[in-house]
Amino acid sequence: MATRAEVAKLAGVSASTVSYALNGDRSIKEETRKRVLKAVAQLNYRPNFAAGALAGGKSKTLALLSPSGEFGIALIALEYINGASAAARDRGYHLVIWPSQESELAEIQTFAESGMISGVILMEIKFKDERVTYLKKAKVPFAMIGRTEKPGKDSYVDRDFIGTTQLGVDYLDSLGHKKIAFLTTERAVGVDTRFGSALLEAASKKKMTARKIQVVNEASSGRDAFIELHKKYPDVTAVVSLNDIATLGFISGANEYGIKIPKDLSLIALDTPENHIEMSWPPLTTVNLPAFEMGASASNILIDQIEHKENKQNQVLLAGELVVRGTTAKARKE
Amino acid sequence: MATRAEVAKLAGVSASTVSYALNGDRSIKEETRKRVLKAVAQLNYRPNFAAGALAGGKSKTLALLSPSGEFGIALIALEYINGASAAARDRGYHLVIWPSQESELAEIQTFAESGMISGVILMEIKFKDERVTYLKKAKVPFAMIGRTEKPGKDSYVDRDFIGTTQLGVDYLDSLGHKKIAFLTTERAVGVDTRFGSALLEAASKKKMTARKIQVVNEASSGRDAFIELHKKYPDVTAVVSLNDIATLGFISGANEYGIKIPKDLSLIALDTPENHIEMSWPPLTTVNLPAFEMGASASNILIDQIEHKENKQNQVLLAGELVVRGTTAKARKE
DNA sequence: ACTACTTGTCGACGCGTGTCGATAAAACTC
DNA sequence: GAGTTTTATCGACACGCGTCGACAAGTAGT
Repeated sequence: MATRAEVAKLAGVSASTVSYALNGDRSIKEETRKRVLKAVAQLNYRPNFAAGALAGGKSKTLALLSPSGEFGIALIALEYINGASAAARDRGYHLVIWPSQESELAEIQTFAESGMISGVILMEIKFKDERVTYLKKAKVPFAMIGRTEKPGKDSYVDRDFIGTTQLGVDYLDSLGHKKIAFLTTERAVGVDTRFGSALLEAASKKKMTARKIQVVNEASSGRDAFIELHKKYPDVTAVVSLNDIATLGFISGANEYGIKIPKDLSLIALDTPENHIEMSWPPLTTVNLPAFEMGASASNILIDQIEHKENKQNQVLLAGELVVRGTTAKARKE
Repeated sequence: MATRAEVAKLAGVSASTVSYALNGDRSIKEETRKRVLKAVAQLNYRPNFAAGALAGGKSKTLALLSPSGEFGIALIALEYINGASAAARDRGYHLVIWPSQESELAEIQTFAESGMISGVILMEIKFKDERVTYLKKAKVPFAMIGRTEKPGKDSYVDRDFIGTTQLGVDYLDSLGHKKIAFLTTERAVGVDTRFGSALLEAASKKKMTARKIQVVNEASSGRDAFIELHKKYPDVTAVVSLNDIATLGFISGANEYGIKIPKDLSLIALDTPENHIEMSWPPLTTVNLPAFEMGASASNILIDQIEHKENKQNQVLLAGELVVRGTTAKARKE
């Protein structure tokens, strides 16, 4: 592997000039820079990570706290990770994965102080999240995928709840549905809370009635939810699900009771990762979740922060797209 | 953060002695080592990653090539990753994630040569895998989760196909099933091929007849498989599925046709990650997949290899456990 | 008692980079 | 045109650790 010295020799400049030409911290004559870049390309030179970290105190390494998977988030986490990792690499950073145990927060600080880690990406954010509190106190740069209840100026990427919900509700409206229900989880993570209120808002704009059915993150609960719907609200013609796992159980329930989806009942799943779609029959109509992009965006925001590009936007909302598949149809006539 | 020099001072020894005391490359008086370790603990000293990598040419960083997810493997990949990462951390290594594009193989070599990466973990291994060929030629240490057709002396962790299959088949036998079918995917990865032959073997030992039904990795295909089974082999009383996604479709199909699982038909899924189980109703009887352990084992094997502990075992097979849930029952009487 | 090893420790150097201060040349200022 | 600032470049050093060679003290062999 070529070193800086070799590049310098080939370009006929000093080693430090190569540094400045590449990092742009001092003014360099344009022609010199070109010569350097050419030498870099010729030798296929890449700055050595370790040396850079040692000399500059910048590890160019991000840590992503990998979730335990308790909320079924594992199913989509890989997309986040892939996105975050790809973006990090594009900007010359590494992404390391840490299976997160709450107990290890202190260790993160140690790593950050020793320069081993430049910043942290968090996912599965709770409304009140002690990790966030801790990282702020420890002055470790971080970015969230999701957000706390009051994120203030903290960096985050989150789903655009309002946009996503509107896409779904408007589509149901266009099919003539006026009585809908939605499946939601009450969990501390806050996702469903935000979705829930966005949905009520969107529905009332379209003058729909919207029933709420509580589920937990299990297929069996989705099945129970179907039964509840069937008994209590037989006039509902469309269901919006905010929970992927329960969605699958809901479909099983409908099958069991002989209710045909989408002829008798439409179903639209918000915010569902691509992977899930192939898991159900009929294939789900969804507003999908741009997980890869969210991960990438988190990396970029975090790196901006680390590099003190504070002018850049550090709070991003992303909405997916409506993808019509097999679980939606025109509202049945009573 | 404390440095080696500070530890040396506190312990009243030279800096190099601290190094040797910690790494054990030279003989050190036991009492001295104790003093050093005490100082290390007192100062909460951790060797600086970057400096170590620079000086020793050892980055203590593993790269895991993250799969694209085309085979639905994304669903369990996170478990592998968490396991690999946890084990790596226990041994003082980092695990970085690389979303893998085939085109980037050359880059891996560059990184390895520059000492940035000490080794690579591969998953989603194909029978003939060009990545393996490449890494061997490039002399980059690697370990596979899965294995090629002829792994030779290459390091790998894989599922114990024979053990896993036997657990499943024996259990069905104990419930009185004699006519079974199995759902399998013919894909280049080789997993199903190995499972398939293990299954035929296990079934013939128990004097069962075993029908094979081909599926692809989609729910709809599982549904089609049910229909095929229903029409062609109505006397089958139990089904073994080797494909998680198709399993879910299969259940939908049964629901649709009014066949009750497990009363009319038993279903057992081999090698299914925990995450999946909550996604179906009734809950699946499975032989589960020890994904976390497999990931951890891959890291350990790879690190052994990097550190030239060549006496250690570098090929490991792991079987899951039979977990009886809601999809198996005694064979129906004809 | 002399050599020949072994054990335990130390000092010195190098890994490849980021960055500071110095310097020479060029560009302004009045 | 003397003084001042700006631009472009260079040399030197530090970052924290791994490791080699040196050396003193101890042990074994004759």
